[in-house]
Amino acid sequence: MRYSQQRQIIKEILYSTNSHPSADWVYNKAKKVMPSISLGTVYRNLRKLEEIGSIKTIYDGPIVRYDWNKKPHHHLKCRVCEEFIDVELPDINIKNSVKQNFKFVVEDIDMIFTGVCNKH
Amino acid sequence: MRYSQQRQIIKEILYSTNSHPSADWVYNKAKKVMPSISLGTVYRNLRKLEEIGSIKTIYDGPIVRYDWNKKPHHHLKCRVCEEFIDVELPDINIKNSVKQNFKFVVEDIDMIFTGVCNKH
DNA sequence: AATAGTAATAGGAACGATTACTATTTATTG
DNA sequence: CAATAAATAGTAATCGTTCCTATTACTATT
Repeated sequence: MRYSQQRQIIKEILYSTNSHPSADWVYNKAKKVMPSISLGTVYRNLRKLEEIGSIKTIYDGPIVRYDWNKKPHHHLKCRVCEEFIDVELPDINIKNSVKQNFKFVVEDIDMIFTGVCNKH
Repeated sequence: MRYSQQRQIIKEILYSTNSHPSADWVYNKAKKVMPSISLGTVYRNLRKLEEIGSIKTIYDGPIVRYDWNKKPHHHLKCRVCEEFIDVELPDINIKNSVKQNFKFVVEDIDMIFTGVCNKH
């Protein structure tokens, strides 16, 4: 994959935030650095960055968000401040439990905990 | 809410399957019973059925699915046959763990386990 | 059974997020 | 520095979903 300034900017924007932004948010941030950047370029590069494993796509209900954190982790979603917080939880037990009870080999676990965070 | 034949049909279709169908799937099924039914009616009634608590909306990545199973439960998603299977797991421990470690009061947990089911 | 009132519908337009298309630009390589 | 092909900007198209409005059909009352 050939270098592009646009992709570099997009990657830096993502890596500079913990807010799990949407494509549109990234687009608006990117425009401040490079006003000529197009929305299509943002989408194309987010897809490419995901393909090469630089970022992860997360689905928060119907909303698509992007995350630079590649370590296995889950998310807390505060219903008051809408914040989306990373958490690392050991889930070996769940994997084994599912395997034993349902004969289902778990490869990936996606968890979103909705509730109220410690600020409220 | 006033009775409507359309909503009744939609509800019966949902309650007759374990496949967690999409709105479009429901629409196509409904058309076989009532060819004049419109897609807008399907969406409106799925929303209403959710509002009154008759069904639940689940988000499988970017795909919106509907589920008649109102008991708290999670989902196994087989990557081979694409099947979407209900599982009931006790998650009191996770709730407590999250509360203690992150001071986050969990109200709802959404889990999707991706992997391979017992048919493969 | 006929009527009035109003909730629900069909069909199509509108919308927002994402993807596809294409002429032009730009990174890379000899 | 010229040739090549990948990436871009800008725009059109697509997809799922919601909105709008004239018409239809439930329901309560007579």
